[in-house]
Amino acid sequence: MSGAEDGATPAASTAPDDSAAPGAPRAAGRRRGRPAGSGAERGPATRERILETARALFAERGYEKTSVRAIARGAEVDQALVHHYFGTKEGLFSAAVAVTAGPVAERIAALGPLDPGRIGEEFTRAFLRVWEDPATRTPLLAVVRSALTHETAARIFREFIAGQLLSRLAGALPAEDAELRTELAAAQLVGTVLLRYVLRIPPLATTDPDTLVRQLAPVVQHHLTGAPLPTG
Amino acid sequence: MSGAEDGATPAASTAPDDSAAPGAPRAAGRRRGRPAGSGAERGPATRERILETARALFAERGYEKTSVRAIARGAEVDQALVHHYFGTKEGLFSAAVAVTAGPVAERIAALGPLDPGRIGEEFTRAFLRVWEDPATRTPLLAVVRSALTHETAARIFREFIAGQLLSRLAGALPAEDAELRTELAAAQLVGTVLLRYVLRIPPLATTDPDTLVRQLAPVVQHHLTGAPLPTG
DNA sequence: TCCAGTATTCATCGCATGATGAATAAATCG
DNA sequence: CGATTTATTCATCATGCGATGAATACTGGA
Repeated sequence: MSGAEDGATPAASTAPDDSAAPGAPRAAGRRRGRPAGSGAERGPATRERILETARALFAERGYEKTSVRAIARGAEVDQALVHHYFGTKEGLFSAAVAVTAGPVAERIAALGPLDPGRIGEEFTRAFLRVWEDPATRTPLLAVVRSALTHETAARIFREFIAGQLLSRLAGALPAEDAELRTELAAAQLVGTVLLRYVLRIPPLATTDPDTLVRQLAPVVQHHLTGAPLPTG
Repeated sequence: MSGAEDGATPAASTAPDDSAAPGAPRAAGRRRGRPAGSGAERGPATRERILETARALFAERGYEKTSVRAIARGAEVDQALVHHYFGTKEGLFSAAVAVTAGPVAERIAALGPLDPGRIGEEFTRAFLRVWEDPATRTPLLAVVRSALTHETAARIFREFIAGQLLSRLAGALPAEDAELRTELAAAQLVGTVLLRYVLRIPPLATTDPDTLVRQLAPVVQHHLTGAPLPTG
């Protein structure tokens, strides 16, 4: 609720949480049993729809405020089907954000040999690109929104910072306090993400990505390598 | 759970959530009715205990995961007493974190005439001081922990950034994009707080404040005024 | 001394939630 | 064809939650 525009995720276009006519059947009036034409390639459609809805809702409201029922409603299936596929709410969350770790880590790995002179800009740009792309933003938002209160989300977050950033970036840097510097750079970027994508506070929330990179890259570079910043 | 060391808040020393013997009375076996000796100065003691417990639990688990019942248990009172004093859970939260806005704003106001040449260091130092002091940290943590999922907390957070920082700091700066610069500086500090005090990821979480100020102040200064950073 | 106010517990309601087990219908495989 | 597996809904449970209203016991003022 209260959110401005909504992402680009098809199902659950803001608020599948309405009361759904008491006494009425759970799902969208569909008949019991396996539906006709659910074989082979059309198979994972429903499951995928549930995952997508879950991602959207977790991203919008965070773990605790998102109910399994709301997800089922948004995906237009019975609540029991969600449990059938994913076991527990926790399992659903893990499955929904599992898509996060892989692609993000890949994009970081794809940065290449990490030229120390341009590492600030390269990393800042790669970071913002994942957040600007709605497909990757949604699961990331789900993790971040939940990270302060839900242990699994917090773990994913921590492992990303510690595992991916600190080990990979700091490993490529010479200085003795490389880990601290890396984490301070991460703090700048995480803080930016928080104000821009999660809390959406203008003007940060409405600044174009290129401007952002221009402002942030030198700072990240400074944190990582101790390089001085240009005047202006 | 999972937390490392715990704050300095007296009541509710991690986990008042145990099952409390089924069938047993709600509060700590106290007798019904007004207790003897609850007049004048001893008056606000219970109420204050509830608030303190609430702060501690909200700070530790966030709004949604903290139940009124757990707070009552931690403060060793009946749940109904909490409602008696604060009406709703929402009201309790507001009362618990009301202590935040005032002191923080005062400390920012107390920064004085804001010498543009030292604004980065002064502000960074003031910011960290509030977070290092356990008395002010607890309610701040309660707000931040809840800010991503709870509307009231988000509002407080937003109003702090927009109302206090952007209007006051940006107002003292000349540049045209002063608001964006201020928000980027805020992003650096907020991100630091998140990794250090909320998620507690080392080495940031264990670095001494002076070192932090040394690393952060020039960056904040750069964001705010465009000043170049020293080599190193 | 009575009475209003206040601090406190007890008992209970209604609701939403996560989860489970059984029923049903189609797909798939032998 | 018949058996098994898979996709789906229905009905239901137990739990924990926020909230309310009444009962009780003390304080303080008229």
